[in-house]
Amino acid sequence: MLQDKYSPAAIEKKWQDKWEKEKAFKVEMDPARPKSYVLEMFPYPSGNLHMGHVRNYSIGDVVARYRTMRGFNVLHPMGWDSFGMPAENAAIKHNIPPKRWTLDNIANMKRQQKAMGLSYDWDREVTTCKEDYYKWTQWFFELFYKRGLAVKKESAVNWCEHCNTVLANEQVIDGKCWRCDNPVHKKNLSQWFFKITEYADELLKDLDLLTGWPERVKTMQRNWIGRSEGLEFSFEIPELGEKLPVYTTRPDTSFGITFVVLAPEHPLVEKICQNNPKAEAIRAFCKKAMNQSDIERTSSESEKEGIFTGVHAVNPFNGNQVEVWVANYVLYDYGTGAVMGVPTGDQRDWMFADKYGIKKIVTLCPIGKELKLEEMTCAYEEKEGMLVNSGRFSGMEMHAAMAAIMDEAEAKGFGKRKINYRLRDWLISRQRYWGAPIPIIYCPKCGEVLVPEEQLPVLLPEDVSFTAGAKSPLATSESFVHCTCPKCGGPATRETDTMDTFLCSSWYYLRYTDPHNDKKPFDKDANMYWGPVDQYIGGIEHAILHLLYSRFFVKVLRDAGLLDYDEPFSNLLTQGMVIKDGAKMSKSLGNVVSPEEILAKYGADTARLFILFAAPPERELDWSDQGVEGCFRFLNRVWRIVKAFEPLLEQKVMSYDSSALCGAEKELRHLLHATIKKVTEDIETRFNFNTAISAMMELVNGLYAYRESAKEKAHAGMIREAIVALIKLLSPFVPHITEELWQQIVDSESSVHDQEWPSYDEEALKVDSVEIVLQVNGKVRGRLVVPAEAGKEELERIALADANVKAHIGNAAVRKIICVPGRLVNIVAK
RNA sequence: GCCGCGGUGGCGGAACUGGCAGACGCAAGGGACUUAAAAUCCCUCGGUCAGAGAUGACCGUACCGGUUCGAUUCCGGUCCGCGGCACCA
Repeated sequence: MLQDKYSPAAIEKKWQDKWEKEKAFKVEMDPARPKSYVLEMFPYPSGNLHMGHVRNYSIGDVVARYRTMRGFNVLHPMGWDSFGMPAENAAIKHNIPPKRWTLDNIANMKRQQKAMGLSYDWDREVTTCKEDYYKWTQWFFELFYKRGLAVKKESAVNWCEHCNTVLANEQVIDGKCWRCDNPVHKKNLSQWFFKITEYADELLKDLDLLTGWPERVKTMQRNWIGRSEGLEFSFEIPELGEKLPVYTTRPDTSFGITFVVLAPEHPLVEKICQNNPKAEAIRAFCKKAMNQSDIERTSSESEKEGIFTGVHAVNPFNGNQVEVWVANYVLYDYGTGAVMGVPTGDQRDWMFADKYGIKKIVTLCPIGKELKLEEMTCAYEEKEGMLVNSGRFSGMEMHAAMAAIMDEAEAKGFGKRKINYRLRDWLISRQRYWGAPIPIIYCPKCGEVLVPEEQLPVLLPEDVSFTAGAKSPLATSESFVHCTCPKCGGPATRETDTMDTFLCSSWYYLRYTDPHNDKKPFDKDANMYWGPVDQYIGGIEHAILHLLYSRFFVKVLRDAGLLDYDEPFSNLLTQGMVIKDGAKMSKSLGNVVSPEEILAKYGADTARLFILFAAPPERELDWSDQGVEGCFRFLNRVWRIVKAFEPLLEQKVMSYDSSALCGAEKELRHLLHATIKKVTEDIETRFNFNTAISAMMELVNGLYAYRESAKEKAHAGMIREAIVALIKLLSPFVPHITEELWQQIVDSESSVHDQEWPSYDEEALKVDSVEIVLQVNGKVRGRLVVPAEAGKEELERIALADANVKAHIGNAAVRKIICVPGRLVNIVAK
């Protein structure tokens, strides 16, 4: 007997324990069956789930459970992105070892996830801070190193004073640290980089393969990679006997060059300063510019400042002498770190020339119009025009001229076509403790040496100080730092930096396919069966960071022969944020709703249902306490209608003659099959869970209406079909209540989650009569129920006979009748 | 500045291929049940106007215009909001 009242507290824990005990969601590779890999971005174990997690996992769980019911062998794993700063900060603040803090948090969050009733295969759990995982992270570092893709190099890097570490470019948002929001400074340091730029072109090109990714994310990656085509060519500086290369995307303006500018960091600046009367001033200028923060130096509002070096360079195209300047707006790490200045062709150069009284030459005019310098108030930046004052290129259309000028530079050997990218190499070393140590040893004799593979993992030491200041904590462990050189056996020291946590998360989805392998990071066959991820789900905040790094990783691993596909995530769903009262949930605004509380008050099914119902997954979700109540009410309604039909269901009428149904039954059957169709399509093709749920609500409303009309004469077979299908349709969304109803009412021997997804009967979708709309000149003038098979002539006749239609036609002549059977008749009268 | 996304009732949202704008839910109002309340069940619910009422007319999907028998949907332009990139030469 079904309880009178729906009580989530009485059923949810029971099923969760049973699923866990029976390992209900454990999967094995089975090449005979089609697979589907459904993945939600694994969380950082901060301590507690927030609503964003709840949304993420609810979406993933519906997809995973649905695909399982469709017969796929579904891989649906979970794990922990568990290295990172917060653990270390907790260690400093509360004197708790990072490991303990992290593992405690994982235990708590795992408990919360289990309370959500998620269908994870927990046997595949991965934890990036555990030795059996980071051993392979280090192994990948070595793979990259051996392939020349991991290098240590000196450069101006982003330094966060607050976090006491360097950051990758992707981790600097508006000149500030992504984690602590403090301003980032440039610092010259020798650091480890992954050469992601070697894959820039492929990372850009292959975005076109990702048809299952949102356009928005692809655009962001395209912008970030920032490809541009142009010419790199050199000026001679006779006074120094040096060449000065510059990069330009506008070689067509080369005859308008009146100056060249070096970045303050450019090595040529020091050469220029030797025996130069202005050396003092130039050095002072460079020092000042380099001390400016990124924000000051790159803001488009800030004043462009420069200093003339007194030295001249020769424009190779026309032999003109041009001034050599140093200015703060030139970036050293893009192109050649020096640019040509064309005041009439570039607004920045125009303003710079105005400010310092540098000469301007017009070399490009709009077609059919002559530009006069004295009439110009700004640079001519249009992408069309004709060349003037440009020697033998004068009179040429600009695009043709561009090609001709590049040809000449290449022919004469002073220039070369070049493609540049905005993307910079990925800085992966961190001066922090809680990360995977970089497996490198420095030997005074042999130099930089990789830790031999059989010695991995390089374990994190525990005798460290977290409060040593600028020194990386690993450097405070004597036992860690001192070692012997694997090559010569002499005394050596270890690298004391750890790896960026984004490196750990760049391959975790590969590890899930073979999580316990202690010989390899993963078995190729296992990975080729499960991979790539069929559906990835996560927040848009990873649009560039994690999603770009993972793509890079897979391409390198493919080139190394570890796998055979090009992209890690075939389909990507970026969920919207959970907000409340128009703002992101945050402690400072006091609008945080804790999942723990909601789960305790309403149960997991209600929480999941609300979060899936309130908005389509890609959009922002506005939290509403009343909305949650509404979903709870709906589940109660489901329970009560099943309870109401319990005596009928107990008759176990398993089949019936659908052709013998009368009006109300026929209608209900039609509603049922239309609902199956709609829910299936909404999940399958659009991820519109909100409308899928609406449809199921309508079905439940229909069941109530039917019960009202049929009273005790309700059709047992029909009702059984409807209730069984309803439970199945609801099961991916609300797994506990449906499991309870299934076992109590349908079959106590099986689980609803092992059932086949219901199919619909095309025959049941057909209707006898339809309501059509009568229009006159496109305006609705009436509605009429007509037989479904009514033909055009009949519809026209019916429409013309309608009183209100007649009134609106009046004396006008009927010009045309548009007839869409099953929908409308539109009478055009003038 | 460049690129992308969006703008629909009091609110969250629906309308799938150009064909009934506002499904479903929330809030609100009314009724039934009840000593009462909660819960539940039923009804109303974009605006204006006319009508006792059934009903009908007009307006309405940010704004202006176009294509079309017909536009929330397609095209052109404008405004606003959100997000990304931004001194990248």
